[in-house]
Amino acid sequence: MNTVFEQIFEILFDMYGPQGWWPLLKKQKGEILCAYHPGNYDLPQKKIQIFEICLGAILTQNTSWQNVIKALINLYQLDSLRPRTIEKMPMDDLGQAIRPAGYFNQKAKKIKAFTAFYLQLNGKVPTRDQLLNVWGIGPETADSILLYAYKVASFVIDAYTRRIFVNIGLIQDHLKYHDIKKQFENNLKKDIFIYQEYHALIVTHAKAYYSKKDLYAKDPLLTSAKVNLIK
DNA sequence: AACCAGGACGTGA
DNA sequence: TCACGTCATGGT
Repeated sequence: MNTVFEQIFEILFDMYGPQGWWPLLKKQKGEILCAYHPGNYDLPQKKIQIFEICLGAILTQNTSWQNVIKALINLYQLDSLRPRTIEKMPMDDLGQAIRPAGYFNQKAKKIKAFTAFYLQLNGKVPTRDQLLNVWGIGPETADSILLYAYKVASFVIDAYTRRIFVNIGLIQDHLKYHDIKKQFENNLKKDIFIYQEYHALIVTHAKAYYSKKDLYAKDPLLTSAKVNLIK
């Protein structure tokens, strides 16, 4: 028997299809753009893409992805989407480059701190605790880095996840990050494909039904036969 | 013109 | 532990 969490995954996957996370910069006809890669689970390929995902995870903290893209492209244009360059980049320059992503003073510090940590890793896969000990990396950013940059099955919880699953009555509002994370992980197969797509699907679904309060009640998950059956 | 974005940290109680 | 203020740009 499938768990409710598995059933909701299938409903969302049927609704939206593969999401192709984490989006990566790519050159196309001399233009730099940021693209999803639905159905391709072999990314990131290069070490530089791992680093790019880590910076994106920091830059997108409480910030729309469109603003993050501008910051990433700025860094790329400056040939600064690389750890060695960022390491010796003046804080002011770094801050100006990532300015469109907001909180640019804090995020410049966070990126500096992460870059030092990343270089010291020397290519090894970081543990979750190691990531959490880096200034500026909290639980969601750590899990995003693990799941999308390093393909470690660590489920990502964000504000959307809480909003959706409280609304459909599957989690209580007072639960903290770790508790919600365990709810998902205890009810899902430990599978990179599922973890990656599930979080991405949650974000896509939330953008459609949870941007404004008056939309919450129109979430199709509320009227889904399968969900109501289990509840 | 408020309100919110794929959060995290510092502070005081 | 926990609620609350702060950080900041850009789109709706």
